[in-house]
Amino acid sequence: MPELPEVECLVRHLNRHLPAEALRKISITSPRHLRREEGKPEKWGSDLRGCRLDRFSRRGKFWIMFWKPGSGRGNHPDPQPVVGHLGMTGRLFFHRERSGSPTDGAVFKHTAAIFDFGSSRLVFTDPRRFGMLTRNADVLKSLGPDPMDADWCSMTWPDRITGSSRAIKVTLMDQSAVAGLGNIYASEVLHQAMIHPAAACKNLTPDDWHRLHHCIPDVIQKAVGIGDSLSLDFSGLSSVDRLFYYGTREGSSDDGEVFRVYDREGEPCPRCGAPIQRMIQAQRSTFFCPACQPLP
DNA sequence: ACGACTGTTATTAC
DNA sequence: CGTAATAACAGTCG
Ligand SMILES: [Zn+2]
Repeated sequence: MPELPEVECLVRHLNRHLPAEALRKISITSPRHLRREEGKPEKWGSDLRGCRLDRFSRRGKFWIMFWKPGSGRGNHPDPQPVVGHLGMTGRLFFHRERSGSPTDGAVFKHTAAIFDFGSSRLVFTDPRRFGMLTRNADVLKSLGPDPMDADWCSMTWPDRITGSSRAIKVTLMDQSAVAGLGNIYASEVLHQAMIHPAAACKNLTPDDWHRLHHCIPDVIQKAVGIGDSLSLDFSGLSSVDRLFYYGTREGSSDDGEVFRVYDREGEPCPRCGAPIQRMIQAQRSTFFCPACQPLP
């Protein structure tokens, strides 16, 4: 589940393990992931070879790499961005060769791209192939405000959102409305804000919008804090996956983190005890408490 | 074995 | 324009 919190924790982790070496080679093993790219895949190698990976950043669910030219004073004086998205099942991790270790010379399944630094590789795997990779940073332009940005506080809900006939849960998952919320955290936010997921946006009160504005970063930042405190497996290779689904029961028993409503159909609401209900909205499961999330 | 279900989002149709 | 359905995939689980 790469929603905003997982991507944020991933980016923080990767920034702690940046390779000092320059890029030797890029292998684009899934051309499909470049479907939002304009240039040819071959150009990636010529433009980025010899560059150093300066840092990772994030916007919504997108992660962004910045590449600095190597000593050779290349054609690109400014850091070049490479933007990626993990889709549903994408993973991104550094793999270091260690002779004698079980993963020495490992070949990974479902790779989308591999960045080779010599003594380590940055591996992007994605079985379902919903993810993407591009040097076209314009893909970020359609994103709405990010709940972890400093300017979130000054954001006001635009008329096209407050006047919309869509259900609020569907709108919260619209990346042009809010960048970073996905199917899990949309349900979690609405439970905390005590708003029915099927409520039409245009029927929400100013106080509803105010609570949403407050609850979205609250839920997100708590999740980031928890994810950052765990020792996570970013590769998804171990049996217990500690990044994706770090909020569910597995791996949470001793960490105290659990989603309050997501995937909890029939269980008592942690706030009022009523059974959590499941419904389908926009072909996705929604979980909510019918007692403390009333329709307006 | 089979069908339900899964963390997303372009694209298409109205 | 805004809204909704669908397709693009491969895996897991009961
Ligand atoms: Zn409740």
